Amino acid sequence: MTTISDVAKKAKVSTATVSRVLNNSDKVRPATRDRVGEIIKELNFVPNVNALGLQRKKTKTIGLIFPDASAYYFAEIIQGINRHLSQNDHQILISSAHDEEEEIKTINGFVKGGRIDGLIMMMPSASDYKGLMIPLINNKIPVVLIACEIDAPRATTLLLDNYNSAKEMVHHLSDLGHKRIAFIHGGKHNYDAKERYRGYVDGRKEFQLEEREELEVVGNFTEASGYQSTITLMQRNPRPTAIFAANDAMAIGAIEAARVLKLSVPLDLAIVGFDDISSAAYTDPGLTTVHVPLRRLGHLAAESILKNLNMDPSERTTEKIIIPLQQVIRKSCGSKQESV
Amino acid sequence: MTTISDVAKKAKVSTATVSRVLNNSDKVRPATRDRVGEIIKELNFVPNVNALGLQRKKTKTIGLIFPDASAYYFAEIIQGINRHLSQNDHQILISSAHDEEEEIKTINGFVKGGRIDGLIMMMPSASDYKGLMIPLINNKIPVVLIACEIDAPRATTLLLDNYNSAKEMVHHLSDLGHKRIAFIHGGKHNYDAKERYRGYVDGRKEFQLEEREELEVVGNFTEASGYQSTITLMQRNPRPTAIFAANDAMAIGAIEAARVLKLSVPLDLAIVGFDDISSAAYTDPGLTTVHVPLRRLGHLAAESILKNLNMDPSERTTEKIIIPLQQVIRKSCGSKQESV
DNA sequence: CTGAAAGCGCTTACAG
DNA sequence: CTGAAAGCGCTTACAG
Repeated sequence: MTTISDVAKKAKVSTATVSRVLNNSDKVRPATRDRVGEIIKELNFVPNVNALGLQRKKTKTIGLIFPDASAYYFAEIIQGINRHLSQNDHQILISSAHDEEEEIKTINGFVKGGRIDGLIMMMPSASDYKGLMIPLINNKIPVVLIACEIDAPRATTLLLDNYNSAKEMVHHLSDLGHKRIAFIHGGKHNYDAKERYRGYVDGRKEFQLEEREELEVVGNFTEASGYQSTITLMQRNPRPTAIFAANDAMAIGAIEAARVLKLSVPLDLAIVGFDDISSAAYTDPGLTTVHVPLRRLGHLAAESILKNLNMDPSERTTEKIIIPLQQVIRKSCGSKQESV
Repeated sequence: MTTISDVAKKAKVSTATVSRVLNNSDKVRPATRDRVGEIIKELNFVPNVNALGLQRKKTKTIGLIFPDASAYYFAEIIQGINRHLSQNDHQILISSAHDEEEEIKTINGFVKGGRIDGLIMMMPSASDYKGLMIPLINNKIPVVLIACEIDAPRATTLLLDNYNSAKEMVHHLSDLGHKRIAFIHGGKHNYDAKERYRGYVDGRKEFQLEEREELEVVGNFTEASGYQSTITLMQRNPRPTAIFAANDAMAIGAIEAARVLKLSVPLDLAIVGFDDISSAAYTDPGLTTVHVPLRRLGHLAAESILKNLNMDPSERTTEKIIIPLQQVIRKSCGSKQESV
């Protein structure tokens, strides 16, 4: 490994000077700057990041915590984050933990170990994050929370407008004449799922639809659970005329279940989802859903982190950004006009 | 930030002693070990990773390079890698670059900057990686290559048995009576796609099927391209009786195209894919495909890295591991018996 | 068993 | 404009 003193020796200057040209300091004579620059090139010298980190207390790396599940969902977000961050010369250190306790330990290690400059957290099933936020706040590194509601002072929280979009979906179904709309929940602990459910509940109230408990069933965001939930729902009495699945994967399972039950979608049963994953356009019938701009979400997270990185901790504000979502009308809801 | 000397001061010992208890050195008296341990706990002390890295020349982080595309595919692999690595106290630094040149620069920075201890690369469209491998070999960090064939001495290469599985799929279709099997290619530069194509070509030769060029069309691994490719194929004369798509997303697009063309799958047209993504079981009809164990792939990559990390560079061997794949028979091929 | 000291590879105030 | 020196937070041979 070539070090700064190798360069210094070869260029017959001090390491301080090499350091200065490395950092584009203006107080270095052009002639020596060029000479040293040559040697740096020649030796293919890259400064040691650990030494830099130790000195500057900045590592140019952002920690990224994400849950173990829903790989697809998070992958897209990560790509969005990564693209923006790497353009700005920052790296991503990822970690995916199973439970909260492990998560707290990881974060604590990252932050107190000086491994990261900022943190982006996606943990939709967060519960009590007081204990989690404390080390972060104390250490004053910027934090972005994606899809979880935690009281986090001076952090940026990025939220999808699940609630209004879900309500709007109920509205749409109601407009199509449905009175008995079932909901397949994504999981009691998932933030997005809970918000979508809340929108559903308020929507059916607002549009004066049936409100019985038999219209609700809990899945876990997988196709299999959507399938099973639909079988269950259709055995109940009275049957729903429409099913609103909290995500597309479950909606896909629901469509398959309808097929097995010999029900026509949307004639016998309307089915709608949420997320607009790439195959939603290729189900039969095409799935009516809500588009979630995952990469953009990632991009926004990266932007926020970068902005706060260059800010004095005392100047950082508590931001909550709610991203409006677009309904995508296809055939599975029975609507005449498609939006795509 | 609390440092080792804060601990030392409070425990009334030298930093050397604190360091020793931190590293479980045996030459420290139990009494002092316990006392220092208490203080460490009390102060919630975590050693600074940059200082550690500078000293030990180990960062306990593994670099992970992956392409910009196919988020789903890679996300699962990453989860597999991460699970195993994090259990062994290692982190993952990710980077996804757009072109090779950028990739080489990134890798060079990671390695020469002392940022990583090992590297896992997924770049299915790698071409010439001589220039890329050189800094790695010189720096003697272990390397795992996933799904790309590069001549990389002392590296571990993890490959899917695309070739044989594709051939087997052709065999299966041939057994079902198909003579004219079309292939939707995944992209000229993608390793997996090329291997699957090779298996297809050799398979149709081996089973004496039609070999005309009109049976081939190039997609790009998306549903949309599978859809479009199928429309194209079915306009040709003579039409294929079966379509083998190089991945499931394209097969899903193909099924949709068949539907639009009012063709029954599998009666008028058999369709098979590759990957066995989670929704493949929920297409109509269920998609016959080849299961790719993504998490296992990730796990194997992590294992290899970890093994080589603890090995003298001179002892490292060049390994090529080919993972056999399992065919998954569902309805879309027209077979009577399903395997799942 | 424990401490003083040197060193890992950088940066930066200080002096010149 | 440039260099000597101290320091970032650790580890580890060396001496005791």
